Amino acid sequence: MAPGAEVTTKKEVNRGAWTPEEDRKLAEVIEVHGAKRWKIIAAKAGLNRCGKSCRLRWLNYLRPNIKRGNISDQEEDLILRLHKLLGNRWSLIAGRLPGRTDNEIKNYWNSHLSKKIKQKEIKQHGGSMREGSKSQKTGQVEQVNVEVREESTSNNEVEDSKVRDNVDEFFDFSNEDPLNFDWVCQFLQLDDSSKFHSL
DNA sequence: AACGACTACAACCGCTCTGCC
DNA sequence: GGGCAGAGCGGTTGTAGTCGT
Repeated sequence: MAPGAEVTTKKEVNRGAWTPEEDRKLAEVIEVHGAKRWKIIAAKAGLNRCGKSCRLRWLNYLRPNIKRGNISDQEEDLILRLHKLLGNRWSLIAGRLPGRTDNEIKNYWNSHLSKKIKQKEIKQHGGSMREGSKSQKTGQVEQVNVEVREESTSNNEVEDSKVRDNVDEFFDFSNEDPLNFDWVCQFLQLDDSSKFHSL
């Protein structure tokens, strides 16, 4: 069913693509009231949208300093490495890519990088995947997650929790300048032997 | 030109987490 | 401690655009 064309209900809310007019109204209200209490923002903006939808629109498209499109090689490499480390924790990954949103990275992963990895695996396994994917939809991603889990669970559960704590600690960057790229350069230098480097 | 298949991505949904009363 | 509302997250869907036939 096309968005906006759904069966009329008593309390119908707008769905589907945002119009420039809606964007403008939302930005104006957020400028005045701040980016919180989304239900109230939606009401004040006079938008027939739910708060959730307003929040998503702001975070992914209207927020200042958002980069759109053109993910660089460096960023792509970074996403691959971080995904290997973290799995599908898109918000954490996005937090390490200034101007990028979790939604954008997730989409980029699903449409570009998961394919690259799949192709690479096909090359490595001579075109035959030993383990059939349990999930048709998330097969590729799951395969990589298994690798991550296997690496970090090599000892025992205590060690595993340590690893997880360290990862969380590593990704606690609340005190850092989000636009600082120095750590990226350091991170990229850490693992020159990364198997994804040649992708 | 027409049509179907494929791709990319914006947006929604359902669930969990967190803070407040 | 329990219930509630708001916020956040990851998974999934819908559709416009592109490409191949």
